[in-house]
Amino acid sequence: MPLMSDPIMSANNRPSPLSASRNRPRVRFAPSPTGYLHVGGARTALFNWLFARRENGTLILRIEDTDADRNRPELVDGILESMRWLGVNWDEGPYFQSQRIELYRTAAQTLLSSGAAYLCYCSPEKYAGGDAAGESDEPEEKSVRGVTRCGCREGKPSSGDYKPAIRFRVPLPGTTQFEDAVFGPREVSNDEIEDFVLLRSSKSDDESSGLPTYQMSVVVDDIDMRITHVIRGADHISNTPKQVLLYRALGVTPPTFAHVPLILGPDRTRLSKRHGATSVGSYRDEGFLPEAFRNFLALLGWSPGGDAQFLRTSELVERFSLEGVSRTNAVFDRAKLEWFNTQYLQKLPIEELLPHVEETLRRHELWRGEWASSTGHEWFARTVDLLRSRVRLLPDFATWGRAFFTDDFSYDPAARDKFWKDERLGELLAKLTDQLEQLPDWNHDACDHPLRALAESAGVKAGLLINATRVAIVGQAVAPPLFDTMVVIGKDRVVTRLRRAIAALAATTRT
RNA sequence: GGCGCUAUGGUGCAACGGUUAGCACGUAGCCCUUUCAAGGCUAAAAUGCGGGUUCGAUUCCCGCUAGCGCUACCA
Repeated sequence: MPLMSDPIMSANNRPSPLSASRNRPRVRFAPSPTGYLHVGGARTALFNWLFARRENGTLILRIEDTDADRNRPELVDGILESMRWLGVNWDEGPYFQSQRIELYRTAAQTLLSSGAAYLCYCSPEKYAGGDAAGESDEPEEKSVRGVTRCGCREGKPSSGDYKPAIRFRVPLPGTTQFEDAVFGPREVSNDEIEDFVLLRSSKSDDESSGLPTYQMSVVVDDIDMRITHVIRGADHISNTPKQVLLYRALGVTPPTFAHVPLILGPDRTRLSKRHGATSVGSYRDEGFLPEAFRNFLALLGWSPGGDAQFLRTSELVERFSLEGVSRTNAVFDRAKLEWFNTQYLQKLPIEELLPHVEETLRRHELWRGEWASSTGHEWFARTVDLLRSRVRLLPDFATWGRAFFTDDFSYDPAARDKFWKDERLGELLAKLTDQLEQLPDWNHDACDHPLRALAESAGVKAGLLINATRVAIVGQAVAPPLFDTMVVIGKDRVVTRLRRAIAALAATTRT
């Protein structure tokens, strides 16, 4: 891995003489550990991943941790974990920019010697305030465009107690252009681009002294890592000309840029905490299936062209292309995400769904090892299959579906109130229980017939008994069709539960 | 303030000069029905505004408006 190679040298080696790597794109995802992985970042990661897989390329993971103040190293693991959950696996890295500082300093020195950059002695406050350079005797130049240039650019440094910053000398006059794979050709006049900082200044004791800024570290790293396509959020599009200038100053042809639109909250402002859950981890915790989340995310700002939208990951990979990326910001629609989840819950081959359910049950301490055995597995699969169309989120298997996996459940008061009203119920259920107990066979119809016959002879609607029995054996008003439920739960347990319910029923009618 | 980007139903997308403007989510209703889902059917709902170009504009151009982004020694 060409980790610490000289950026200039590796740049000059392009295009690679190795034919094997000639048409293999190299892309990267470069989060900064200032928070969890949010859905915007996840979508960017996903697009990079889809592109890399589709084009048979390489995805590199790079941690952009050059901001000493906001950087929180303990967050890195969470980001990696979220990416793994999402199924976005990377081929190289993670690299940490904080461990590559020398590379940026070297590049900055190169730019300094070539005259492409200069030392700036202005304090950040003065520069920003338009009072650039020196003790106010240096005239700042604030152009009509609102771009500040200080005297340092012309080699009129004033000394101070600052270690100078290194600024890029934007070539004037001139224009900078680049081609964006999504937004098309872009061009900006250089006099609109300020002389941005490459390496930070500092007071003598400042930790951030000599640390690179974003513009510097991305470009140097993207060159060093031989990135061919920069796929990132559209919030970076305005900064791209600066980076293009840097590439040129470093003697390197810029990569292809592809800016993808932003993800907004329902109020059309940038998605943030106040919109509720924005971290990938929170969706995992809520019980979304990663593939459903991926499918949903992929369609935010990208379309395969036609009306298709239920696309499994392999299909996303097959169809992904930068051409399909939209230019308009997209609103994150949770309702649609939930719909995708229910779709996957229902349509996934059962064997793919089972591991997720197993994990959920383990987390709720409902998992039993016997379900891993071949006979137990068959029952488990059947039960999950029965429940799946009614489940919205994974934890529903353990909460709403609890009675299917353990005898330790209670009656939902609302269900009881609704379906245990008739006074004859105790008597009827007792009869039913006796009949069920006598059944030689235990299957859907064997359960169905005696119940309906009993209802008819008692002159009540079958629904009355059906609903009451459902509450008796699963404690809920909402459950799969009764006779399927009875089959899955098994004769002995059904009988036991019915007897328990009859007792409960008697207790309630007494009071 | 400056610079830029964007603009199809409430939401995500399709239609890349000619369609009754399509699909999906959501919403409403109906069907199915044993609760709740699922499923099926139906309905309401969109080309921001104003100018051009063209035989013909959702589509191309200009202006306006709105939203968003950038304008940091944050990324």
